[in-house]
Amino acid sequence: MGISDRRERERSDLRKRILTAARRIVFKEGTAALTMRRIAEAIEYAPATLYQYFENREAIVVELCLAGYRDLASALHPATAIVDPRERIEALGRAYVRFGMTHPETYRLVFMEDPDITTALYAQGPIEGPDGAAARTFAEIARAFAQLETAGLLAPGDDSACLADSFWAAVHGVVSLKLSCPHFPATPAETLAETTLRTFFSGALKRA
Amino acid sequence: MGISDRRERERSDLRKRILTAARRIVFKEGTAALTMRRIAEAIEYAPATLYQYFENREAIVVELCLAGYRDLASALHPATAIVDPRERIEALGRAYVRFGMTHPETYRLVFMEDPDITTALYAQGPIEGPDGAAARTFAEIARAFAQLETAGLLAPGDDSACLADSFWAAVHGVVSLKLSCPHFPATPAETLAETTLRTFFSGALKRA
DNA sequence: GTCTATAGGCTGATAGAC
DNA sequence: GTCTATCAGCCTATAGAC
Repeated sequence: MGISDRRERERSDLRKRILTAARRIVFKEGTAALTMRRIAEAIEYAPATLYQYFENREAIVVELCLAGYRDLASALHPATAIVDPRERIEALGRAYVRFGMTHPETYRLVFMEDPDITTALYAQGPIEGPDGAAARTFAEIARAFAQLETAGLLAPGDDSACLADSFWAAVHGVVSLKLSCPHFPATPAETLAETTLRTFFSGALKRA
Repeated sequence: MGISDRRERERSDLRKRILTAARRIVFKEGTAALTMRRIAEAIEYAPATLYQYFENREAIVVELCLAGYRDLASALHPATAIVDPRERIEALGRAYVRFGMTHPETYRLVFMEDPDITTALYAQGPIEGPDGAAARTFAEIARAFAQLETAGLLAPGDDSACLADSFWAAVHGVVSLKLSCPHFPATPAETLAETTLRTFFSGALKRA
């Protein structure tokens, strides 16, 4: 505890304020509205100051992206406690869709923006690492399907990893379609999600 | 090279040439790269000239969007000839995913951009009208599901319109996830699509 | 560390000459 | 109809004063 500690504390304090301001802008107006000037204005500093804390705009975007993953992971977390794997998967799916619909701009940033962002994140490492929030989230879905497989409940010939990816694609489809083409599928997001969950496990056709 | 050279060449239907140039830019570099200057440069006219043919940039984007819908409709068209409704749906799904994966920027423009674009299209009318290419395409999917329903093949309690929307969301999910997060789901797009089709009709679980 | 000032770029759109 | 020239605005990023 000393002067240098305090200095560091204050320093990381401003860093956090920058990120908080950036988050708020993205949350309300989307990533396109995120400019260095806007952030600076929000925290009442000169734009040049931001460059003391972040190398450039992209570094801030990447940080926000990671935060978005963490938020998503938090939103899904309660569902991970469910014991029955199928019920767990359904709860994860519902939570996923709910998160996307209630945090549209965050969802856009993380999953619907330029692939370059995802690539940059990838290069950075932690997202893939064992502690990456994103990795943990998807691992959770994969784990549930693997459990179904272990229990011998999957249809013959189905690979649990492939099913998990397909499931993710399906719920992502519900969210992203509704976010980009809000009035297009007449069916509301929740109904869409429920139908997706049901057909995923039971199929759309009558049992033979 | 340049304006004076152009004068020697024939000029007819400049409007079409503008759109063609714009299409090419979007196709190769995405909608963000579409600027009035770039288009003007491509057709070797001054930027100001474009405003004689289009009110503003958005008018061009809307036009490109409509063209994208038409392209998609063409890509799906062969599948509409298939008699068996379930097979038709599967073929439509495969063609849809293939179109998205082979025309990523067109797909992005039409289905993953700002909702405002879709809204603008909506306001314009023809997309919804009985002759709109988009409307026809989705009507095709809905028709196939309605046929399944009429034939009494749907699981009890399922609504064909809702299933059609859900199916669309699922294939859209495959395309959009792969376009935005290319390395994320390890499963390749085609496998993802096949799994989606299979689970959609049969469910992921073993038959009881 | 924070500022002012600015370089150097891009954008959509328009006025007015020809 | 097409041009040139330009407005008015935005952006990222940096140099250098304090």
